[in-house]
Amino acid sequence: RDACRYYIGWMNLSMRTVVGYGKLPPISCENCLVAPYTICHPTAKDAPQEVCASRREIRASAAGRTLLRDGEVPESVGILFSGWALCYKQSGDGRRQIISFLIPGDTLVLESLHFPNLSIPYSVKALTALSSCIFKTDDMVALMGATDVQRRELFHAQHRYMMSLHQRLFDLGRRSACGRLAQLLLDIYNRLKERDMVTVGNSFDFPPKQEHLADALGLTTAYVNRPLPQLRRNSVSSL
Amino acid sequence: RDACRYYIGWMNLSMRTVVGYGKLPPISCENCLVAPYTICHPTAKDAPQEVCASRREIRASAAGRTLLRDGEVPESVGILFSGWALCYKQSGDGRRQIISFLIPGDTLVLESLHFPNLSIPYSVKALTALSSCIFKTDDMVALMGATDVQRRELFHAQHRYMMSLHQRLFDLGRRSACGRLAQLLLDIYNRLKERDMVTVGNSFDFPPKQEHLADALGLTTAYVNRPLPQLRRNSVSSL
DNA sequence: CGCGACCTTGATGGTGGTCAACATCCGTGG
DNA sequence: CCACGGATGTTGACCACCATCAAGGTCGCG
Repeated sequence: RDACRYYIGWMNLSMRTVVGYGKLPPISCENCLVAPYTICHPTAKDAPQEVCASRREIRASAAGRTLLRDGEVPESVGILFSGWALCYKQSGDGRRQIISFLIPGDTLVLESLHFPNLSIPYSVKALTALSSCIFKTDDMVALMGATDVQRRELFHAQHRYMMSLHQRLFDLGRRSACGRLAQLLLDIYNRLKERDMVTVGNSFDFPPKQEHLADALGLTTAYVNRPLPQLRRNSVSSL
Repeated sequence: RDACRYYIGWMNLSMRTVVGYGKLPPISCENCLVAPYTICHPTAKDAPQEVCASRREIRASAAGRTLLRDGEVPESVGILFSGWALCYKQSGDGRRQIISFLIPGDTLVLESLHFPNLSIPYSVKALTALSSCIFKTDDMVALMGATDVQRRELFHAQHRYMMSLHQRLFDLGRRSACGRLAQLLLDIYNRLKERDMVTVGNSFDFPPKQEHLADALGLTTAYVNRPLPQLRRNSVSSL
């Protein structure tokens, strides 16, 4: 039962599919454990009832379901409560590039808050079973503009996303397989850590399959394994 | 004198450094040939004097000069009038990834209009001698918000940039050297064409060196040459 | 027990990296 | 006008990294 478990440096990722994925959020945002890590945490803290009030739906999606298709104009915004999702682009012949992994607390889709009526540049699909709180885009935009702290929070979130996009461009262009893998794992680790989803021993659930890692890193499934032993042993220089 | 001239498919790029780079824009936006292709073209068309009025400076920069450094907060916005610039990220050990090439009419830097007080995620440097119209960021933001068409134009420009970033992510991760090269050249061709910078015979000036192409495509200088003959011959399938 | 999903590992080959030699172009200065 | 030197483009030889294919292993599940 300890297989499918990686010890990479000091990280300890469990690749089991955990039963908890997809469990539903509470009715009230007041007690929501994820709320402090979402885009609307300032409002959720000061006036949680406002957030709940504009929520339209609590939606559960099965693993593998496509939530948004490249080029569509999303008509609603979701806040991921439980489970993972992934953003990707796919070409006609099946090649897929994963842009980013979304974890609980992330917004689905951040772009639509800035470009409410424009198409999104990637598809979104549920990696595991997941649940999310759904808002009408306009309502969420209004919520975001209501207070100064909230507006600033949105800006910073969008800015962080921009930074990470440019970083990923650098990684894909100028890093070896090993470096890209380390970078991706570290990034996910940090984001999970921020959200209290890393338990003692630096261990955390990690639902992506090697197939997903490969598509995120611009590699092939089989090759993802090669750099792993090296990473497992110790920290590596010149990634 | 026809060397340093590529015929790639139907494209005809001249890699000479052209003397015209860096020539200064007119004092009045009314007669500016580039204005129709800039971010502020709606205002420049309806009320050109407003644009000129808020311009602070006409600035010329020598080739190779660094205009903005990764992580800085830009205090002004420029509209590129003549010459090329490039946006890139660089790591401590010298590896460089070019994010995008900026051509006349492009905004320098588009991000700062959306995140006026936040740092930019890349450095910007003059690829050729160049000249640009400089505005205080706040003034430009105000100009952008003045009319509906202008606001929409800004949104669409930012949206286009987002789309192209995601596209480049896919290209770097999932395309061969040949495909990436073709994609980049086509992209530049289209942008130049839009701006009337392609003359008869599909020929245009192309100041980037192979070094720049390599850094943009995630390749090495020497290897950029390999796919060229293949592209020259004809259009290629399965890029 | 058997099956399917996934991870692991080996063998082999191609794409692209690295290094070096050479060609070409262009500006500079004699 | 020519000689020289530096920057850049071109090409070859060789090798490393990663892709591809295939076989086998492990785990969870019915």
